[in-house]
Amino acid sequence: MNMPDLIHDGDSAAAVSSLRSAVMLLGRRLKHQRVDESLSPTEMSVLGTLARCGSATPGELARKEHVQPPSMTRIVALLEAKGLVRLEPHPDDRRQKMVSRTEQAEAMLAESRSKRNAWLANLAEGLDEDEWEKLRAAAPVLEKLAHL
Amino acid sequence: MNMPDLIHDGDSAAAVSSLRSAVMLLGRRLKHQRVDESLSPTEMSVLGTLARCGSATPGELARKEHVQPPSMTRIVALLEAKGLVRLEPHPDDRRQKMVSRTEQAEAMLAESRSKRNAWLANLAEGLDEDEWEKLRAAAPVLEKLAHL
DNA sequence: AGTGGTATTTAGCATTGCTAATGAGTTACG
DNA sequence: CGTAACTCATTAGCAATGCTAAATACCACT
Repeated sequence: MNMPDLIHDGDSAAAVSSLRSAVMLLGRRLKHQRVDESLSPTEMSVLGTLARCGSATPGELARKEHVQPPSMTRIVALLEAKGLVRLEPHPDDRRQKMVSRTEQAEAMLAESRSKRNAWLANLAEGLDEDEWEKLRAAAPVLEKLAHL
Repeated sequence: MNMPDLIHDGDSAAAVSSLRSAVMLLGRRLKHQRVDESLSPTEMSVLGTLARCGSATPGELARKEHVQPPSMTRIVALLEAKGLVRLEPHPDDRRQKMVSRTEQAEAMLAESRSKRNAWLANLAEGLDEDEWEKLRAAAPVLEKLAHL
């Protein structure tokens, strides 16, 4: 156990509230800042996951993205239609498939990174150095939290 | 101007990427953690905004929530049907309406806060004190960023 | 009165997630 | 072996939620 009462004081309760609304609002705004107009945020996220994993089955992807398998089926189908992922038969299990990125996806991801940076840089002009530093420190924690 | 190159080094580019995917994924998961099953995340957010503003017109709410006016019309209508907001004629302009919370909404928001805390507390068991501290420091910055 | 601009709403549509049910393939157990 | 139970992916149908375009009601200024 050893739950050190991290968030049970009033201060942290306020932080939780603040965090929740900020994450949801920022998420909604990020949704509209898509780099490639024809690529949905979730599709983008799947490509990002594939960038980390190399390749995975649809089921694995669904679990990692916290969507249901049927949703992932559609997402993968759309990505394949756009030439961004490749589907190959699973070596050991003929029910499953291996999904991996194409070179085209690789290029797109690289380009997208710079565009995202530009957008966030523009937004970040309203932050001072100290604030930005706090954000940088928190980024990996947020990521861990999101995947918990 | 004075854009102090906050995010133009490689390190910060990675932070931006990490931040973006974490915010989007966490947002998706938060969406499912609704306190009141009958209340959508955006409806919740509108009530939160009203908590800060006291009352506002639909147009003001739409701007603050970064949705289009027609979307806000529907959200307000749903909230009114649930007895969570009150609509009154605008004192000076008969085109507009004043939207404000009811006592019922007040009670629900109070209850929701503790439930959210419980959920996040559960998630935060996977974080150590240091990580949580970083999150607390970043929360107000994220909020500022989201509203920029 | 008339004209142009603004706030809200209505109508219709696209996106994107879900659940339930189906089909194919694998695994375990008698 | 062979069948029963389970798992993975998919199909079909649905619900939520945001959007744009057009309509309506109203204000403000000439």
